[in-house]
Amino acid sequence: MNMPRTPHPARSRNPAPATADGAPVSTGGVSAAQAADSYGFSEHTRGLLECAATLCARQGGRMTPQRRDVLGLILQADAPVGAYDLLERLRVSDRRPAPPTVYRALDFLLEHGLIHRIERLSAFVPCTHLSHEGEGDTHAHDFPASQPMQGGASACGHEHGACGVHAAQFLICRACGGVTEIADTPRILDMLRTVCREKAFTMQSASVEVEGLCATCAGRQGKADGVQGAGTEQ
Amino acid sequence: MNMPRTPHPARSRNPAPATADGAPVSTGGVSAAQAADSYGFSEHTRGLLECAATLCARQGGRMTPQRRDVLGLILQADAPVGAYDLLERLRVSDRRPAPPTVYRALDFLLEHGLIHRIERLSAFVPCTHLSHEGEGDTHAHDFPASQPMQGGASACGHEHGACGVHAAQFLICRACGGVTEIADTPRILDMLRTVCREKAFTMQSASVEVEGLCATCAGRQGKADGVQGAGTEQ
DNA sequence: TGAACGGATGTAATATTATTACATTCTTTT
DNA sequence: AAAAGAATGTAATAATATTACATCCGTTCA
Repeated sequence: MNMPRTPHPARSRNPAPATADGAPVSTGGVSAAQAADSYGFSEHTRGLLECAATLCARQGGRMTPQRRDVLGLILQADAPVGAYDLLERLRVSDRRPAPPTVYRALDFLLEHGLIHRIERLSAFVPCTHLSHEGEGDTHAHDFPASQPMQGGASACGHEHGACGVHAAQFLICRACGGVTEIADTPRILDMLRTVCREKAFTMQSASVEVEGLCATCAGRQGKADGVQGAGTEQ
Repeated sequence: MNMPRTPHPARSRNPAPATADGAPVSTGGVSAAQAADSYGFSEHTRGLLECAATLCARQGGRMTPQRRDVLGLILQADAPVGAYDLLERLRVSDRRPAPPTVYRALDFLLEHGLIHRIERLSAFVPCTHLSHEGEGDTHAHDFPASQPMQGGASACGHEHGACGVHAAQFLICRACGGVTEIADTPRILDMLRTVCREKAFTMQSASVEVEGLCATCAGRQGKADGVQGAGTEQ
């Protein structure tokens, strides 16, 4: 499982990747989508944020500064992030958001298929689909605005759209905390669709979460049982 | 979402199915497995509890009164039960358990494959496997004591044993709150096994949770949009 | 027998995650 | 410019879960 995303659920690491300059720019008058940020987002992240704003707009949603900041922090993190970690990381430059602020942003991002919630961790990760669109063609899903797709899933089993099914599969390592999204195949989702059809159940969202040991940690445990360490899954 | 009455996750319904007689019998001197209960468990439930005690014993676990009571309440409920609901229902006849009591019992039952936790509801349901053993052959899994099975899954994809993989699939209706365990096929679990093998991931537990509308509620929504009601799923 | 041990339970306090309710502000529409 | 609707701010609280430590109880074994 090659995952760029590293160790333990980033619950409380990285004090806050804030810029030296403390200007509260993200609340400025500029369009939310391209507003400057106080969080030192990488160029790559900013690119994905642009892409996300476009996707939102097509669905009739607004990528406001709050939502942008939250999504940016999730994209930037190297592990699943909890709501209260986001809250802490948002505490920069005179802003002190309260829980509802973050939860509202998270709800929006979930509804628009930009992030996933990992139930077993009560934490959030970006939808890989966004990254895939970020690299290369920015408009892979060229469905018309306000006409979200129904049913026809992309190869990775995701759909960006408030009305579509948003599903994801994760492998969660208990030793290192690494999380891998299985997005390279529609096999699992297809099977779920079949089962639901058999049961006349209308699927709206689905999650598959497998907990266990990634290749690396399983190896370690084999050698020295009980030894668990930090490290990237796989 | 307006969901007026009943079959919601049984979070706070059924005040407490206690017997008229308030004797704290379950703490008596008799063996935990066949101790009398203060909760008015049905004969069927008591049968399943017996069966569960046997399974536990084989795995070197002890079915204590606490654990028995918690499992009984979960078996008896007609919907997923939350930890704090269990806590309330246990508040009968002079006993006032605290959260750790319930969580410890739940952990035990989870480890021994007697119940499942539905992540999206933070609630617990019995493992259908237990019921299946309850009807008919009580000893379907005749693996030797202290020799839990590894890998070879039963048809429903479950394994009763602290060392085996315990996996389950659920359909959760957002309208009526009904939950259906898909246990009639190993298809999904088999596929997960395959994926994990490909990724060299050691699966220890897995959950599949699909949220949407059950057949009944989907029909209702079709007729009168927005109308969602009580009713058991399926 | 009884001391030692380990598993199980009791208890208080607290941590973590999430929501409700309502006031305010901002954006878009009219 | 007023109205409507979406988004945010704020305080309080609900719901879920864990930690830490004391006690009890059954088993083992000296």
